[in-house]
Amino acid sequence: MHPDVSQKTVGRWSLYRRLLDALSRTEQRYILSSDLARRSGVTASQARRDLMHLEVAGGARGYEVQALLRAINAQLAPAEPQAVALIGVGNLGRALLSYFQGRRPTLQLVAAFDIDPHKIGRVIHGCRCYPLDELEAILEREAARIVILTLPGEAVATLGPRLIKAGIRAVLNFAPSHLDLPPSIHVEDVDITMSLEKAAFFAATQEQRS
Amino acid sequence: MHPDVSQKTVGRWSLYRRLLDALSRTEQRYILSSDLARRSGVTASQARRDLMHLEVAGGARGYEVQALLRAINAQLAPAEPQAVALIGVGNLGRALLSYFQGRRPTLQLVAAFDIDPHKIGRVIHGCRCYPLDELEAILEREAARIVILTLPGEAVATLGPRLIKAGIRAVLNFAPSHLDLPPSIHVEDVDITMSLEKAAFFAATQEQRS
DNA sequence: TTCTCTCTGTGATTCAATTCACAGGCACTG
DNA sequence: CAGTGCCTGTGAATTGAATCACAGAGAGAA
Repeated sequence: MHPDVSQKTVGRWSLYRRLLDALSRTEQRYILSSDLARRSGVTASQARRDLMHLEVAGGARGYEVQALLRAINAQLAPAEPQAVALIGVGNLGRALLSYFQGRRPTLQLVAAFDIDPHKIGRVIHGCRCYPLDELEAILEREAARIVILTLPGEAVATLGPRLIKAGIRAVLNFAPSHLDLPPSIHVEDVDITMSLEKAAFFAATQEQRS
Repeated sequence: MHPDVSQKTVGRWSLYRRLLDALSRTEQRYILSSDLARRSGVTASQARRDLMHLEVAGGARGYEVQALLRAINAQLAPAEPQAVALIGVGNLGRALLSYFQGRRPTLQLVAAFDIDPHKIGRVIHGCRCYPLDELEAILEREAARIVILTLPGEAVATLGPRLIKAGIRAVLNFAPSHLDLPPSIHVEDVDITMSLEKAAFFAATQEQRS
């Protein structure tokens, strides 16, 4: 695998994949970098740079949709499905369980965790809810290396060491708290309060910058 | 207001604000840039650069917590509250309504929109649901300049022109589709599928990069 | 086949963001 | 009051990402 793809490029692969997925169900056999770019909201040369890292070559008609899709999937979707667990079955957690169920077949939500005894044992959007105490045991059993955190900010602080011990490799963190994990664990922060505040700031500012 | 604050700096102000908010309810009067930085997951010099744009000066004991908090609030929280509307009352939309209700008093969720007749008229987490047809009229009436989009990807495409006509200034877009809006409208994309795929990619990659 | 046109692939360049590194200042000490 | 040590504020240097711009290649036309 290519050693030097930037995080941003990987993110855009995901954008392209979604688009190509839709295209692959149409007649269209080829797509130009300029097209792909416009429809993803990036520039053409940026799209070409991103595609450079894949092993597909474009021709004078552009890129072959199927080939491109296969190449991106080869990067983003590993051969065997990856197990994902979710910690914190609140409103947001439940919404994400429903959102992700079946969306990406190579990413399977195998377990949810909470401390609320009322939730434990229930099956929520196809995913069983376990007590947080059993986190390590069940992550181990299900071979889950990715977790989604949807708990209140304070609750996250104590979780770091447990995630390390459980052998977690990547975290998708919706909690508004900084997680201090070694750099070998990838942390993807999704801070929706921050995003809304940014939007509000730029809405209030007269002189908009792009 | 300072003309040249980068988008990323604004985002980090939001992080700092959250932290200072918590600190302001403790004994601690001062905070060092290195502390603030470590607890927000950034470097000390970056934190100092971000604070430079505010009008507060730090001393040998660091920055005064209250003063700093006031300065950041002055930037992020305008004098009069801003009205926010949400379009798409699915699982995710409902979760966000509940998430944001009362969290930031200067950002008030004043209306939700959907096409499902069953939802229209209902009050969800304190927010009334209107038919999407009435979007422009109600945004006008409520003077909402910020919208949160939580609809399925395809549904977003047609929405662009309507948002422009309605005088929207900023969009928080959870839909996995590129919104083509003029640069005078700030678009903040939150693409959770992409985030999960990025996490999965880096989880699967042996040679982790930071 | 040859000519032309358009598109890709990619060095070189520009632009933005982060980090370095240190001068200057405040707080505490004796 | 001088001395010491740590902290901020910020030019300068560095790193990283996006853009430019053009050589080279394939497609279609005649």
